[in-house]
Amino acid sequence: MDPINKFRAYIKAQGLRKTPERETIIEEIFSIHDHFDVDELFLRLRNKKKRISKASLYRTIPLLIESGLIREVYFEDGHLHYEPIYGHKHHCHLRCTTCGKIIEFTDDAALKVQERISKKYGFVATAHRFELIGYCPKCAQRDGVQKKQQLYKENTEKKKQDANDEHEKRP
Amino acid sequence: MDPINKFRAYIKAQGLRKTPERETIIEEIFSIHDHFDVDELFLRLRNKKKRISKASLYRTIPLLIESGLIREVYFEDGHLHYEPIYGHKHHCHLRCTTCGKIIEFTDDAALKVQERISKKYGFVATAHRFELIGYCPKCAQRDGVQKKQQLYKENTEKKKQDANDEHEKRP
DNA sequence: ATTATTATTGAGATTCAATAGCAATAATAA
DNA sequence: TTATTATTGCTATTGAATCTCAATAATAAT
Ligand SMILES: [Zn+2]
Ligand SMILES: [Zn+2]
Ligand SMILES: [Zn+2]
Ligand SMILES: [Zn+2]
Repeated sequence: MDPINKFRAYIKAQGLRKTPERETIIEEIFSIHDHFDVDELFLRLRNKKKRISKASLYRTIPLLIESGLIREVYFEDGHLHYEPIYGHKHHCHLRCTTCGKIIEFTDDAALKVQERISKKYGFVATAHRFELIGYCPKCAQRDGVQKKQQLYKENTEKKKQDANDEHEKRP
Repeated sequence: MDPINKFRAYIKAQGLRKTPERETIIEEIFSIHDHFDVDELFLRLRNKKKRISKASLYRTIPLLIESGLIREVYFEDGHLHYEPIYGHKHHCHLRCTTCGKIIEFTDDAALKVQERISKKYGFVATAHRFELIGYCPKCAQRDGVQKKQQLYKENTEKKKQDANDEHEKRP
């Protein structure tokens, strides 16, 4: 089942209503195939002339999480990010503390640790988060410590800026 | 070197000043040996008649992180938590989504994954975060789904309530 | 199809953790 | 002891996330 129908099924099962806003949001998110935050999602929708309030985005996201379509991800930049998981292979993240770059990786060993530790503590694990923190190949070679802060700012604001630029281009 | 002297050394190396507030904060944190958030730390200090403003707590925490004494931890309850790491063995967390309970565990396999994946991607990892999410032994046996929300609220507010109670006891 | 019921929306108000500004204070050096 | 200036505490501000509420629109009932 595709994500949109999966969501429709959840909506129906919960006795909620199928609305154009919800349909638009799930469509947009599953056309991204990447991490996003509420601001980015909002701008993307605006670029497509879809005027959905942030309140609705904030209200829809918990439904998408509850229905197993997306999950929260933490990147330590002060606010929440999300990513599609339904139909996407589970992965973990490498995060560069210098430039903020995120690299995804998959590894079966993490799952084995999950199973072993769960058994050891009588814990029933339903998921895990495994994140490696350090320097991406590019930043590992640099040594300009003063530039690190600036680089990080530039990179984390890039996506948002891009979205803005695109929006300005087509007013 | 103990954490307090480690911190003093950092302060001096940075050309900062040794103040009673900073001394009190580091002392209190390293007497906790547990996760804490700013509110809890503030209340603990107040209980000991140490009136340090939250602004100073918020200003000191980055210094403690920079000097490698504590680290941020994420528990998905909307604000940041911290824990001492200097002199503490590295560990990862099991987090119960029902009651909010945190169980700590150590595992060498996680470190091996870190090394292998780092090599694979040319990444220089300096740390990792590995978290297992699911149900603690107690909650795994329960089935009352309606009670889950309530239980979670109760437990996450318990520590804060305890601190408050103690404070009320000795006015 | 029409009407009734009520979930949902959007806009603005509100919350709260975290940060920033500023005058008074106090730690260091001269 | 004095001068310099980092630090403190208070208050104001920010910004993500939530809440309120009247208007709207999706569904069910007629
Ligand atoms: Zn990088
Ligand atoms: Zn990802
Ligand atoms: Zn539990
Ligand atoms: Zn811990």
